[in-house]
Amino acid sequence: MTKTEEIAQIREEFIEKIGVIAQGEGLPRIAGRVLATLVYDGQRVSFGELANGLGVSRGSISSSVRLLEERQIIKRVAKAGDRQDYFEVAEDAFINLIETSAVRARRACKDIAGTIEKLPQSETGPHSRLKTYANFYDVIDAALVDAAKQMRDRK
Amino acid sequence: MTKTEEIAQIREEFIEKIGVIAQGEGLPRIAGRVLATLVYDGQRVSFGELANGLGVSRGSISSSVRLLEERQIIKRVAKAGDRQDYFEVAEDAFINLIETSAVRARRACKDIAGTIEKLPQSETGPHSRLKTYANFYDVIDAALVDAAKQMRDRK
DNA sequence: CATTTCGTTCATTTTTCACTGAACACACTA
DNA sequence: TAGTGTGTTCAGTGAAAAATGAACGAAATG
Repeated sequence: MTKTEEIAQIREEFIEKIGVIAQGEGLPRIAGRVLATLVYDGQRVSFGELANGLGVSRGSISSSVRLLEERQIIKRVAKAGDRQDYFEVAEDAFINLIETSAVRARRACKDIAGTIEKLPQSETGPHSRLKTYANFYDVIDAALVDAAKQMRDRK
Repeated sequence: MTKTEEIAQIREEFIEKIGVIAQGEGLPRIAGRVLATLVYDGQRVSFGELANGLGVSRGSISSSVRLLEERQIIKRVAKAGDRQDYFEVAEDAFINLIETSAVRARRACKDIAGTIEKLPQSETGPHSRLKTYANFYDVIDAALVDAAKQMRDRK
């Protein structure tokens, strides 16, 4: 195996690996592989290259990049003299990745708070236990916000 | 609607709500509902009560409680004079909940580190970008560990 | 204008995974 | 010992999500 082939295989493994990790985080596997491709390559990659390179339909690429764009994890860019869309990792990709998780924790916290409010004063037991539960999500939220801040400072 | 009925409904809504939240975190919905039941009730609940109360098969309860036990989120306890298994929220439930997420982030970080190691020295671009990526998971890991510590201190 | 190239959409297929429920092992009980 | 209650296992089911690919509209090209 030539050195070039070897590197290509390492790249491939990395992309697949991130695909699996993404799946574990509730993202479609292809979205993870798209992100991994962009991270690894470090420069704009065309729509067609993504479809061919990952061996998936253009429809799949379309929906994956839409998801990643919405979350501001990747961005669509142009290339002079090429009609194709190109993509690259967004500026604050990792920060936004964390932010998404933080938002979810915040939402869970609010959800529980909503139940607590509805609860009659008499229900002291459930009240205090749900409070602990809500606090749990609040702590996670704060930790993630802090993590995002750290990522931001690191730049 | 009587006050008792009203409270029962709030309890029900809470349990369903947590089921959905759990789903969003990659847990089976029933597991979330089991946990919510134990949190709300605040005392040991029997295997049969869980199955009847949630309206699901005993097989589902069995696998859900196994999952939650493995992660030390709930624990199985006995009740004198009753052959049934009882369950209650584990001591460090929330801490262990966070710990599970931290472990996943740690694993992702190690995974990427594995790829970095395989990468030839020549590949400076991918090397530095993967490093940033690995660092991202490392920051999350640290933030979650910190959150766990906070939960611990709060006791 | 006709043709080609794009990316999106959406009906359909595929896959995945929670959940079911029957069969089972085990332990009490009468 | 037969009978009952209890939890686990696992093959099968069903529903939700992911992925496909054909059809389509838009835009560039000749």
